[in-house]
Amino acid sequence: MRADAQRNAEKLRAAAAELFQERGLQVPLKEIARRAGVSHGTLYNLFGTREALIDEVVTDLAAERLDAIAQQALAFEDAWDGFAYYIEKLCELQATDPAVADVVGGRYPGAERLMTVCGRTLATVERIVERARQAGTLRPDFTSADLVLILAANANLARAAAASAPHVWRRAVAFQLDGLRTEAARRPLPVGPLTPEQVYAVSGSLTRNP
Amino acid sequence: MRADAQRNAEKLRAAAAELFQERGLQVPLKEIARRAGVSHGTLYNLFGTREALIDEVVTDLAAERLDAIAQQALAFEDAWDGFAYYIEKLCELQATDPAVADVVGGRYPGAERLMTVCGRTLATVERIVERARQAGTLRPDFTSADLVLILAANANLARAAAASAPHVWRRAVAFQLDGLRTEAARRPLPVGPLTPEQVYAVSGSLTRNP
DNA sequence: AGGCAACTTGACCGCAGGGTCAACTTCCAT
DNA sequence: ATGGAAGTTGACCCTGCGGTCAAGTTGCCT
Repeated sequence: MRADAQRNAEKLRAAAAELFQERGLQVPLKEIARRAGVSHGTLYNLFGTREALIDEVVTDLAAERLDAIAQQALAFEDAWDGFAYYIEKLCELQATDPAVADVVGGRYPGAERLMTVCGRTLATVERIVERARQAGTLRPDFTSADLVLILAANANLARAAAASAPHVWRRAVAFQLDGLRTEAARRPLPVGPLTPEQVYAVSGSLTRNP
Repeated sequence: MRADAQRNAEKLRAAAAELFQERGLQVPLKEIARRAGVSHGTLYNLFGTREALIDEVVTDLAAERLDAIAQQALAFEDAWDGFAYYIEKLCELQATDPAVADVVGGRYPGAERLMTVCGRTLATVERIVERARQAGTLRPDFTSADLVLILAANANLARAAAASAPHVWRRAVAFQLDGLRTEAARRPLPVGPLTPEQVYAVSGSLTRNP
């Protein structure tokens, strides 16, 4: 790869990182090229697809954030505290970091590195949930698949309230967590948990893609 | 108004009602015209704006649905049961009726009749919530303004899961309701309720408009 | 029946986004 | 220093949306 192409790729990566974090992963590619100061043709030439660019620019960032909160959650002595911490932090990411929110709430099958990060995260979620359930504080009918229900809820509230009430998602999360303790469980849930395939399908359209 | 215009208006109203209920209020106007079998120019000629069409076609439908569940909710002996019924039915509407979902989750300032329906509904919500809170079953820190938090949550889950798990919203609502009982309340909520202005702003962008 | 107002039509405009490619420019190995 | 490969550019195409309007058609009153 020639030196000037290398430089352009770097400029594009930088611009993409900025815009992805400011406005989410669906930001127009031409706008990224504009901010980088190159033609959009060059962007297509160097990266080919949006997903390839995402994979290069967003993966490490998302992995860092997601792994960090997962580790901290598991470090709590109290299993419930760890669980609640994890939920809150994940929701905070959704509210404050459009790029990570889209990683969590979208599907980018072409971004291979990103997909492995998602897989790793799912496994950790399972551990956090299982630990809290076994401790007896998390209601036993809550599955790790139910996490996407919370994320679906929060994604929309965070988006809808971003301009007018940027912190109100915390209130909603508090309500939700109160409903997840063992003592809060009243009667059998009306429907069973999502299957892994359903989790995949639903979590792939949490943030608006169409 | 000439007879043929009258007929066309009727065809357009019918097509609009169908498409609004199938696909929501943002369905392309040209598609409505196509289904009605007239030129889109005629649609613009007869109705002028999307909101005018909505006002004529959707208002009565939405009013009927919303008033019905509100009345039934207030008819429950038990205040909590009425409240829970209302939440569930509202969420069911969001999940099954795209048109009503968009009425609840959007803003159509040009649709005057529709606006009065919304105002009336808000007042009834207040009564349902107040009744359940005074009965002592609904946690006292829950405000009628918090209803939009639930609706925001459900709007997105219903949309995201519509294809793959069309009933899972019931599970999420069950979790949420369990968190709203007085006994579930653990500690002060991290942020206060939305102001009326914030409710207006947030509830205006529950469903995707941009 | 005729004529005019009312109505309809579809081509057309503007916008925004994704994506392609021939012609031009720049780098760098020889 | 120079020629050819590598890279860049921006005009161009396509799609789909909202919206307008001159020209043509139709209903209805006289």
